Amino acid sequence: MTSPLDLAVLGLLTEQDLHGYELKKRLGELLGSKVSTSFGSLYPALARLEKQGALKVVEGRTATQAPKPAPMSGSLAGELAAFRSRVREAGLSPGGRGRKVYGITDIGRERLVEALADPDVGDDRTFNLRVAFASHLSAAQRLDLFEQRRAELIRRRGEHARERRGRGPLDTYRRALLERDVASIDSDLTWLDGLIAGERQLLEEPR
Amino acid sequence: MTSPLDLAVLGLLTEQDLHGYELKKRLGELLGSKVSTSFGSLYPALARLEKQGALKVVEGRTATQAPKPAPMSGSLAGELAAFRSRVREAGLSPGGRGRKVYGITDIGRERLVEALADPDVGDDRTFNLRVAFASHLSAAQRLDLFEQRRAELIRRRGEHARERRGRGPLDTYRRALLERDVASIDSDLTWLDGLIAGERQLLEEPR
DNA sequence: GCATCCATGTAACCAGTTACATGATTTG
DNA sequence: CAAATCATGTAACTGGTTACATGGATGC
Repeated sequence: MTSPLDLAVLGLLTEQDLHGYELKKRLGELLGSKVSTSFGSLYPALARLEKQGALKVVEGRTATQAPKPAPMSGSLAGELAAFRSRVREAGLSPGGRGRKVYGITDIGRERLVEALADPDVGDDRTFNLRVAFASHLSAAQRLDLFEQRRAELIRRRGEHARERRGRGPLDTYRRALLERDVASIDSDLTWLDGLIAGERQLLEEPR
Repeated sequence: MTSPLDLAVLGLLTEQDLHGYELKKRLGELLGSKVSTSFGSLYPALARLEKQGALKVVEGRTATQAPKPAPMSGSLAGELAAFRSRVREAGLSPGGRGRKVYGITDIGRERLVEALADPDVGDDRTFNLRVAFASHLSAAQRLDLFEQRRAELIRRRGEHARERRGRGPLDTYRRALLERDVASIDSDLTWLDGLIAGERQLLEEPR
């Protein structure tokens, strides 16, 4: 229901109010330069989330003060000056044609936790995002998340093993690929076990 | 230019003639149950590749013997029987409403090697596919492929390192994520070095 | 004063998925 | 004979990218 992009936006905005352009940069850092989102999907996503009440505009041009769709009336310069003063009033030092700083709402916070804890498997990217924002969950919820992931990885590992003794002996490169996959899954499992142990400890002695 | 799906199809059909349904199963094994393609993209891709001359129908219903778009004329049963006999003539034991077995053409083989050796970086999935079909390349081409990949991984590793000392100290989970990423890249590099060493050996003593 | 970065947004396009339509073969 | 599986295809929808349009601020 909640797309990875929405999840990332909600997560980042829970930590700090940001405008779209900055958000995109953070997204790039969070997910690596690959899979970084383009403006063409980010801005519509922000608009959608705002309409749903998960975000609100905190600073800069607000929805009701949107720039005119260009009526091209006489007092163009006058209107522009008024707009600029409005922007300046809003507390913007520098910045483009009125930047919109978004903040999260209570609804947004709910959506985030819901999406983070949601047991629908989702892809690897989604799992990474969930870990990135895991601090917004309870230790019990995190434990759940990690153990689900663990089960998923075990499942995949079995799939690979079954594949090896599939139809006939494998090509050198195909075998190399398969071995790397298994090794990578095993390393992920070890990593996960560390996280799981950490959460268990938190649960046993919350101090 | 050549999509990952095209690449996979060309690769599999170089090794063996297959029909769409079977191809999908192989694709699933090759790429893991995740990212397995749906029929809705496979069949159009096959049609496209056939039109481009990279594939040809080897068995079963041919393009000129396509089923009628339903003229609903009188002798329906007769036509159906004729169609079935045509199918049977083509050497099909069992199978659905005339399955189309595809084979690769010389053009297709060219396309494959071109796509495999093409130095455009492409995503991880594409790299995996290139390795899976690496046996269709020369040792020198493979070496090239692996070393390009190596450079790309080194670049990513640097990105991650730079990120760690970005804005302020990291959240526990974000740090765990980052460490896992670096560990996984390092392990991939070791793996790659093994492949690279193998190719170098082939080049030195081709026997 | 020109290039470059900041900043937001829209529109056209594209690749993929899901759902639908169709029908044959096999198996319990 | 019903259900599952094999087999091919189309159509509608979806989520994303690229390209475009716009314009302020900064630095050389």
